[in-house]
Amino acid sequence: MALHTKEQLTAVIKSAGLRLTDHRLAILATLARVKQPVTVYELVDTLRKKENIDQATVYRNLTSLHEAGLLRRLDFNHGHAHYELETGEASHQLVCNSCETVEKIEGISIDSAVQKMLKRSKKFKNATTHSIEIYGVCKHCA
Amino acid sequence: MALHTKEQLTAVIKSAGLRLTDHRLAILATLARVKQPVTVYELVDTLRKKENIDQATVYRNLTSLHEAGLLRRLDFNHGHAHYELETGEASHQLVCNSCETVEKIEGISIDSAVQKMLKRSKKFKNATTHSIEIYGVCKHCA
DNA sequence: TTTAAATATGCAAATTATTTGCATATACGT
DNA sequence: ACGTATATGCAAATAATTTGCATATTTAAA
Ligand SMILES: [Mn+2]
Ligand SMILES: [Mn+2]
Ligand SMILES: [Zn+2]
Ligand SMILES: [Zn+2]
Repeated sequence: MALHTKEQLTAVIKSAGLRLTDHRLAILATLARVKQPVTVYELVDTLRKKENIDQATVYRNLTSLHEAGLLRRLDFNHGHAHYELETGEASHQLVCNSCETVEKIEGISIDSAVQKMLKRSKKFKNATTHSIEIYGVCKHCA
Repeated sequence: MALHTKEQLTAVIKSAGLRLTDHRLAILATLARVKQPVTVYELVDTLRKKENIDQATVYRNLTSLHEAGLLRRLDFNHGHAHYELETGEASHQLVCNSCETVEKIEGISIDSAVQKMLKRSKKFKNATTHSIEIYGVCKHCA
């Protein structure tokens, strides 16, 4: 699931039932390379250096990849979306209230507590993903 | 901290260092009455039935109340903001991927796990709030 | 391989959510 | 009551995202 090689990316796209296009490959490859959730603006900017691609295409592909379950979408209350690869694991991050930087926190599981929440509310059987955001002021802005 | 009476709302606004206006009172009162995080559109719609208020005024007041720490802002990846009273406690909700309904989950604390996350990342000293969203498909949409 | 239908793309224009400029009105300390 | 800072309405501007449409590409079938 490392999603490094072009073959892996290709396989993931196809097994998701999506058509294989250069743009889709490039979008996935970029997200696989980057460590933080990326904004659409950043993604378009990055992709445009390598290929001719329109923002509408990026938006449409992000939506289809997300609907196929390959991407996770996050907001952070920034007024714009951020995307990252969907790993199936929980996504945790620290969000600075001042500069809006986002820092991913790895290696901590809150799954048991989340499972408790899910059981408490019996109505949500098919819960898929969850995300936890902690809002505060980062070291740099403090 | 129930924020029911007009006196309580007034006190909260003034002690936040904000001027007392009818609009601010009405906005806070509405948010105190509603159980779920509310969209700006819903809020404007509700307020317009009682008083003459412009959306710009609502946006400006939501921002000032939020900056004063009285409101919490949530996104849920809906492309628009939602607001609720800031209780100081964590805010947990189930978000349906299909119909976008939001269900608040009360009475469960994940604070210990969140504190662990905060310690793990020493850089975030002044963390204020956190929110956990669980995305899935609600009973009605399943 | 062609071929045809389904899907993807670029480009421009449209929508939605949110913000801002500016003239006037209101809040509140003095 | 007065003066200044802040709030408001209204219209216009921005920012994020979506959509229409003509053309290009993908893919499965022939
Ligand atoms: Mn951002
Ligand atoms: Mn919503
Ligand atoms: Zn910061
Ligand atoms: Zn639903």
